[in-house]
Amino acid sequence: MSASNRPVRVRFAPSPTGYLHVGGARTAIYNYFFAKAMKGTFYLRIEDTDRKRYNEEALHDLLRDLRWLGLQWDEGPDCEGDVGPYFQSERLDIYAREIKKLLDSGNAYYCFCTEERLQEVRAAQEKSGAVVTGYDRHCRNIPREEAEERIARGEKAVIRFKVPETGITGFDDLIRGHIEYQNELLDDLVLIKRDQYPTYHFASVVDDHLMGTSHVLRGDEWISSTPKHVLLYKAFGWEPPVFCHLPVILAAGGGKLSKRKGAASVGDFRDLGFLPETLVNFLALLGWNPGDDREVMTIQEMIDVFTLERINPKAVAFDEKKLQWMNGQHIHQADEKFLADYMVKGLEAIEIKTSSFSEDYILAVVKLLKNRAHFLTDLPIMASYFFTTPKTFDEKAKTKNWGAGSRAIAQSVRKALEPLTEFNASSIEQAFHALAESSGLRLGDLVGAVRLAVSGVSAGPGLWEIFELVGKQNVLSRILDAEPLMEP
RNA sequence: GCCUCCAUCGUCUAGUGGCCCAGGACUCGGGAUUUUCAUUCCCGCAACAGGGGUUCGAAACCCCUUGGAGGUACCA
Repeated sequence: MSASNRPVRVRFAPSPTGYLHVGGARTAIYNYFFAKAMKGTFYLRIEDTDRKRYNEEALHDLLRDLRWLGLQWDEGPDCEGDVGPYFQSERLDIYAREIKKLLDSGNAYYCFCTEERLQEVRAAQEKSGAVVTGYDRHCRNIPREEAEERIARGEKAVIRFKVPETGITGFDDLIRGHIEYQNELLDDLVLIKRDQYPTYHFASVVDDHLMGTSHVLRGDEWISSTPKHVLLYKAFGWEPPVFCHLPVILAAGGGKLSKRKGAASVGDFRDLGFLPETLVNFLALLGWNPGDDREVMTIQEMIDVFTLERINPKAVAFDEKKLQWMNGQHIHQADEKFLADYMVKGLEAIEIKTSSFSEDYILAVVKLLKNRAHFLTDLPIMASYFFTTPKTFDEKAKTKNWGAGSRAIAQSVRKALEPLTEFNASSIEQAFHALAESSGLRLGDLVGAVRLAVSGVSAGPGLWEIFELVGKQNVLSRILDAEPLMEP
């Protein structure tokens, strides 16, 4: 059975060395979408073969962020499948067994070259302007017995792959087509490091085969090492998976996306108040489209129409403006109970108590606010006056709304509202209209001063709705208390 | 340096030889609605990198140039 018609098994294989950045997240998203679209398996493999850069906290954050995005793996850490372990550091015996096959078949050899010698070789190549660079194959022909004797005597060695010196190695990339490299330009890469850990190249090939990977979807920085991987599959006599290299995500102005240029990690965006649905939607659309004009989509809607063929080969820029717009769209559609919980947590964080308010009241506040929020973090900020009397008033709004004559207006509004027995949006609106008529003032002249008095700010939901929720007693007393601050 | 990949509005994209003097979305500008701010709705600005081919016909196919990205580690 060839790789392309095997059951779909794909993986996300991060290295726990730092935070999950958006590029990695998108790779995970495409793997997840493809697995779900094809009714296949999405597994998570931790590539922790670099002991120097290994970071326990990074691993923890990685799993948390992946789950937050909703990309739950079918197999991997915390949910072992049949082909584990899922941590490469726990598979050392497997790599030892597999490297022996390559040593036995003459496809790999021990190399005793020191770091210093390698540097000298590289420097000499640079100086002479040599076309063929890389390791000079100095140890390629040391007989196996001699090498093993030297190791027995305590010499340290790495194991390198014996790459063919001539010929062409090619592969078919699913979104770029056929790609070829001259073998003479490939050097004898290291398979097993001095510390006995495998390199990425060796471990990923062995694992992808042993763990049944059908398609490798990974960043396009791997394109140039793919021919070496193909050669490795061939040396083992294994069928390579289908390769699909994803374009990079660039910063808005071009160049690498980095913390310096703004938020770059999944955790950053979560803290900023983005919904996971937004991030997944936006990242998926960065380089992929559903084939029609839809943009704001649910994860399920995207999975339903997801195909690898619609991924673009072009590198893309990360436009945060559009992300923000999209977050607003997703907040409009978000579950109100979820938004309410987020809002309540945010309010409590700034010490505004909500426990004396009913769930219905809190939900009503959310309904009023959600269409004007671009970030989840906007919610508690905009909601404070529904739960507590404003302690400060927006300075700019004060000069604009509490100028000459405002106190009289506030008083007349208060008097117009006092007799209301039903205090709801429509009765309040009627009272305002009646007051406008009797006073000869426009509605716009009537609302500014009392809006500021009741909410502390000049912008927000419709005034009638605010008043209804805040309640008659609170509205009247807030206006009364603010009157001395207004000009007569 | 060498190898590889990429190239449509500022940004994300549609486009698989005639439906394209190029469509959608974000941004930006204007307008409508309105009790404020948003939302929403209309209208508008704005692109096939350049040069050669192929073809009756090219944004689409080929070549070159230019520009961008990646690789060239005992990191992934």
